[in-house]
Amino acid sequence: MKPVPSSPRVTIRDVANAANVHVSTVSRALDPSRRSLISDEVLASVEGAARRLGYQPNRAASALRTGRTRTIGVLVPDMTNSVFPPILQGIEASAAARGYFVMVAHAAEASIGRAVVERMLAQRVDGVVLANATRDDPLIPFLIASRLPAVLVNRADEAGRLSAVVGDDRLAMKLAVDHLLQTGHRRIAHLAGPQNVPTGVARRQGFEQALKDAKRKPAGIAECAAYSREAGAEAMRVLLQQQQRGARPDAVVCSNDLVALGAYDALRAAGLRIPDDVSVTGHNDMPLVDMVDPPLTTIRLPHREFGWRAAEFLFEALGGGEGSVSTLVLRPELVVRGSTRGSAC
Amino acid sequence: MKPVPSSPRVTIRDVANAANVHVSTVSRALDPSRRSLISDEVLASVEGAARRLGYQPNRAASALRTGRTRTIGVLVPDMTNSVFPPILQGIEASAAARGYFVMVAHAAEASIGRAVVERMLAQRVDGVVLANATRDDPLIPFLIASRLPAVLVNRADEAGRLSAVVGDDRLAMKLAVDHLLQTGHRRIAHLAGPQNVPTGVARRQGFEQALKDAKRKPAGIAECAAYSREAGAEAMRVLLQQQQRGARPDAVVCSNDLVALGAYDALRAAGLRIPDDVSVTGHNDMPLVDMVDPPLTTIRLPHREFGWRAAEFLFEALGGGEGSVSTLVLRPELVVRGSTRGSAC
DNA sequence: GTGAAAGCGCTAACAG
DNA sequence: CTGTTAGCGCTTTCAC
Repeated sequence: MKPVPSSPRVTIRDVANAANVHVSTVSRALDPSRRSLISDEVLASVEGAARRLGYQPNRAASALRTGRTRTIGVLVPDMTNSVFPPILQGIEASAAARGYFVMVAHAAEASIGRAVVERMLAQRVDGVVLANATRDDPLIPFLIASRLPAVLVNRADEAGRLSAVVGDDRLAMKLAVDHLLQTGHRRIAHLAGPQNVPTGVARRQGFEQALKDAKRKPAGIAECAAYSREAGAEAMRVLLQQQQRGARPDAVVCSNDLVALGAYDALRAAGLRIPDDVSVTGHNDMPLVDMVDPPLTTIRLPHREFGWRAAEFLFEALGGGEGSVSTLVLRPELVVRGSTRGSAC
Repeated sequence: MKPVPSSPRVTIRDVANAANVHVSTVSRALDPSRRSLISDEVLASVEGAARRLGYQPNRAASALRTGRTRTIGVLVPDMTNSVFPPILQGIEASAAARGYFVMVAHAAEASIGRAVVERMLAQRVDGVVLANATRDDPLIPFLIASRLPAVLVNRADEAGRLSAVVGDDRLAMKLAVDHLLQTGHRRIAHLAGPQNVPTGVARRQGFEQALKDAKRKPAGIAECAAYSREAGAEAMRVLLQQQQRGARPDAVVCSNDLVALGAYDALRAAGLRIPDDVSVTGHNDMPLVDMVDPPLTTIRLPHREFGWRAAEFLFEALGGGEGSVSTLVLRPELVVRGSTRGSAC
């Protein structure tokens, strides 16, 4: 009958006994929002007793009673992708400031994501931040149906069903393209990200629009199978093969830093120099891309801010706020380094 | 009296009604370790009802009853330091496989760590993994006193009070030093990590021992204020200043990749070439150090394995295992690249 | 301003 | 094998 106590912890009842009051009084005294109902003397004695005994309210009990665990879930596809750690940091900072905890789970594939969300539902997280939504992610209707408050980060929901925090992909591409045009590049190609993720599509469209604005045509577009170095190298090879002799691009705008570094590999293998023969730009400004050879010109985004803004959206929703569904678009910044010709001079 | 249900969820009682059995029967049927006590017919009907209703056991209730939340905490100093994401990934993979969740919290300073652990205690995590212990970390006695199962990762407890998973820092330094000696380096210096963290001390000792084994003396040792690029650059400058004219080191073994990259900066600023004038080695094999100029010779560690081994230690302890306190030392591997002379040829 | 009492959803002893 | 029963520690009506 008696459950094994994980350790003999002090409960609200112990505090009540020590302070010679009823447990409900202790409960009130220790809740900032109801503290005012308590007389000063009683308040002081309860607080004293609590401190003296080292009382820590049992959140599991409070969760059972109130239905809120003060915990939010975060789904990331891959922590070793360097955009996610700062996002997580931002989310966690925001959560910690409110006394919430963050449960992180990896969900590389959508199929796993479903199972993870189900476990999170069982764990009764108060909400989730999804950092890995694909286009038309089946997780989104599932989250909505289960009425679990959710916010997307880094990838928007095109159908506008959930709030999201994202970078301005079109502007990012325009910054890159305009920089290349201004530095005399004329044959600009694009290594697009996977077209099943929103950023892959948006950046590609941004690239095409930026060239159209300048009344030019792309010198080629190749789609990467993933946001990875290998996929970038492969796509670059495809592009080089398509554009034999003379028609070779003099610049390639990459959808992502890893893709750009893959392009480095393929260009080198083809005997081409960067930026003398071909300029390259990336996207994300990952750590150390300023130390590669040549230092990568890229787009910087405030990833940490992505995280805490997303968490703020979520907490707004948790606070019962109407919190209309909204997408926050954060501004990218071009960081010019040595991988684009005409800029190092 | 009635708590607001976060949403009108289906409880074990609903399943019991649907299957025409008692709740305790449902509880048993749904627990793998007690399923065997149930007849096949009843089992089938309970499982059918549970599936049909979309039943998810409320972990908060189970946590209150059993005292176990199926949740472990992880404290990291800084997720943007690239050693931690793979460690977290390893921990999370191990936890997920057991149906546990991972709460991540950042605790850059020990003072914050204390507060975080107190919140985790309130949240009733079943155990914690500390990825940020300093030497004589006050958190360690605190964890022991609070009887919260804990395991260290990446940094050992020199007093041997808690289990830990670490790399073999002495061997790592020996691999680096021996490689340099074999490739003809004679004046080998060390940029040591901060001496208040265990790895800083161990790597420094390993460096000194490796040279002693070869009957040589260090060409200089400078301590970095932190494991950062700036601190590495600063320490390198100090080293260069100490060893003016002729006595300059021909190789510098760095306690960490970031420190090594800082050394790159300072060496370049001093007009020295890598590796022609000075060879440099790092430690950790961070992403992209193979792409910097020149590619960094460094020590690779199985960080993901650090994580899941640490988690395994923790789950062993949670399983009530005697789990004697033990330190698992994982083997480092030298990765030779272009930053060490004589190796590229 | 404080106490009494009920119950969140689950598990575990005990009885049959 | 299954049902009964008693709480885990907290919050929240309802009284006074």
